[in-house]
Amino acid sequence: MAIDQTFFEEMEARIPKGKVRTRFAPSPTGYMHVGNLRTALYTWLIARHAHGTFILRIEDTDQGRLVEGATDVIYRTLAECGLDHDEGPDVGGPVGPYIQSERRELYRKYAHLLVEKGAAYYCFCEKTESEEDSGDFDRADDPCRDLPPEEVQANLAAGKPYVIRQRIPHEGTTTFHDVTFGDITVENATLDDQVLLKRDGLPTYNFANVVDDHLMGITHVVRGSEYLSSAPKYDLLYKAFGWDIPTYVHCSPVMRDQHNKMSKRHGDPSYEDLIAQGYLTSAVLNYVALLGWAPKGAYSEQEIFSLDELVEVFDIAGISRSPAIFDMAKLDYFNATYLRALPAETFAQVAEPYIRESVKDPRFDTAAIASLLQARCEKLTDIPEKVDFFDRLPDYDVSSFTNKKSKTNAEISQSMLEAVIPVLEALPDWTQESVHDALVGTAEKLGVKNATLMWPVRIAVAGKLVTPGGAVELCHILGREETLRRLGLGLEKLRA
RNA sequence: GGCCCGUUGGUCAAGUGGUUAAGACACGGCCCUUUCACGGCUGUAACAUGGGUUCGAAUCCCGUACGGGUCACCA
Repeated sequence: MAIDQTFFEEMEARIPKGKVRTRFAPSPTGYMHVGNLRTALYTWLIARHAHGTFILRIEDTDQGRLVEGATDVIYRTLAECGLDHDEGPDVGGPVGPYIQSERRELYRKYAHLLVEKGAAYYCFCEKTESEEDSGDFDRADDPCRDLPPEEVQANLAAGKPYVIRQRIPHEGTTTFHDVTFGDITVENATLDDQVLLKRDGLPTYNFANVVDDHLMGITHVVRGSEYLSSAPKYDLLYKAFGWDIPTYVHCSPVMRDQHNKMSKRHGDPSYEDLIAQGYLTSAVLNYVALLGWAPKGAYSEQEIFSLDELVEVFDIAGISRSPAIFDMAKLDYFNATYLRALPAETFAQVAEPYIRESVKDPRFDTAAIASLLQARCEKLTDIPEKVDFFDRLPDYDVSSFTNKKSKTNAEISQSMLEAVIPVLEALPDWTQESVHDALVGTAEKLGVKNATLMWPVRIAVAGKLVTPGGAVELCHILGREETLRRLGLGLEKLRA
């Protein structure tokens, strides 16, 4: 095959130089797991911190794993998280196309260039002949590695299907550098002649990445540590082409526990799942940022970071070498913190649908209910259960009226309710303040501590031992009519 | 099994030869209080292990154990 030198020169000419360029390169599986999101975040942060360029590339070279609508999940997630890309399939850019299946011809040319250079070779083996789950760890040389040129030509002329393999030297060592792991040296003999171009003409990940990262001018390659052991092979590829090697940034995995990576198979939540479970995007991002990365020096005691602050502070030196376990309890904490930090009106807005899930009665004001909830929930999905008593008074037991700390029992509660009902009936207006003053005033008049009066009122009005907000707030939201109805029911229960 | 990587409290982690070994979550206690929360204060709890090097080691070197990754025409 004749080498089209002009083509390669033109490709080189397109490559932007001088600025930091990073890329997030997911394969469209339809599932954005937490580790993926973290990689996207770190990659984006590196670019933004350096005022560089962030690129989205879709790696769909596996024909067998194409999932309908999967790229939409990627676009949506990145957009929701505020991880905007400067170049990508949807927005274009100088080094497109940004979808690997559309770059097919290009990989083919580069693969053949490599054969020409002697760094790769045609392999005509049937799949099973040279490898494929033999259970044997020591693999012999591929029989096609040293095929005589005439035989190669004959096979090609006969139209025999082939793959192209990388020719790895048998001798010597390869040393590559990684930002988080430092210098790593391996013996070339431990490296296999990996396939670069598959039988279907599409490249493997290992090849497409090297070609694309170079042709797209990527300066920092961020990826999971599972690629660490392939990195020397990438270096050999870069060297064979005569290309500069980008900065590698390998990240250890996010684990579900000591032994397992987070995975769909284990039912671990994807980004979308977490949102559906009532977590805020900002909280998820903040938590995920800290899973495997920590700020150094002056910021080492800070945990709450906005995305903008992360851009400012993010430093690849803070990326951890050891795997991190995803801790839901800590995510809950971040979420609670973010919920509390929301302006009251904003919280009311996001909480409203969750409140209305169980509070259908239009008499009850969701904004008022929301104000009780804001400091009391860790995730939005906690809400419906907490406010279910507004619509329907639960069937509670008289024993609920007894509380040691508030100094109440059935008998005392009865007299409390008897005293407070007429006061509330006579109240000229029904504001939180007036209700408060009425209740506190009654307690004072009776010579009991506030809790002794508040406890039975709250129990009668809510029918639950634990409620968001106290007696005053609940009475106010329920309104005079409903409050008195419930107090009456409570009294009946106590008299019975 | 070979090769590579990792190991500071239950979890996330700061620390880069000399510290009383930070901080956060979780957990316990106390205060506040109208239940529960929130908030405030406070407590328990860690350098995997054995050898070196050094006046001195969580920090450097070697071994061991344990854990992870990889050895696909998947990424």
